[in-house]
Amino acid sequence: METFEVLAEPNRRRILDLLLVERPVGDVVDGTGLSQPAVSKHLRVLREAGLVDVRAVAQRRLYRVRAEPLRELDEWLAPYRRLWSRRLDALESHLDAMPDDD
Amino acid sequence: METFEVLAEPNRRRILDLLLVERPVGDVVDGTGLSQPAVSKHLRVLREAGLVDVRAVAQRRLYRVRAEPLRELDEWLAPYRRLWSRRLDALESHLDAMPDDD
DNA sequence: GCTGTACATGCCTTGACAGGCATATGCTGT
DNA sequence: ACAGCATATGCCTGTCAAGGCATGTACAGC
Repeated sequence: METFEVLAEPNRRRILDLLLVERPVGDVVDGTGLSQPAVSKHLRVLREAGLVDVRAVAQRRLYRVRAEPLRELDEWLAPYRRLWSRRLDALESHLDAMPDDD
Repeated sequence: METFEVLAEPNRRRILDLLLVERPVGDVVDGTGLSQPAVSKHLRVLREAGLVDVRAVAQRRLYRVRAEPLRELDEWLAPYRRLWSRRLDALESHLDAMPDDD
């Protein structure tokens, strides 16, 4: 399943959002209100698409977002960006969108 | 149908790409190899999602990409961008991705 | 070794979408 | 008014994905 297809599912986007910080499956279940099996299935899809990473700690599995495919999405957007911005405008808006820390 | 869902279809992405320059339906048919009805249906979906604009010229309909939803997609990406870039790296890669003309 | 907890997988049903084909609509020139 | 081109729509079918429920697997502590 390719990136766009995977991201088409709203619950998966919600999960991705939660996984900006590393979390065990249970937290995702609580955070989404989905059943545990449903979450596990979404996580499988996300993992197979390279959108998340897993790490086993005891009987828990800790998931976390992976940058790679999203970066590709960002690159896919490139040709279209000029539709709403000229060179310098783009620069500014991206700076605005950046967090201030670190 | 929401933006992500619309973009999940490869042929629709192909069509979007073609419509970076304004074109009549026939050109899209040629450019994709899809049947004319199939193209018309995709264009309908794209239009209803605000991803393209139509303009009637005689018996032709000229389609063209609209920025808005793609811009939202770009904003959706914001929280994830910090995964692969720090402030200045982001600046560079975006400059690289920019076309040189204009 | 057993029980409980955390997660994954299998099976099934339902719903939605993509495309094919036929047909409708709208405009053009004669 | 008519013929023809450009595009849209309707109907039908095959395919596939999402979630529910039941069950499997793995690790932990006693």
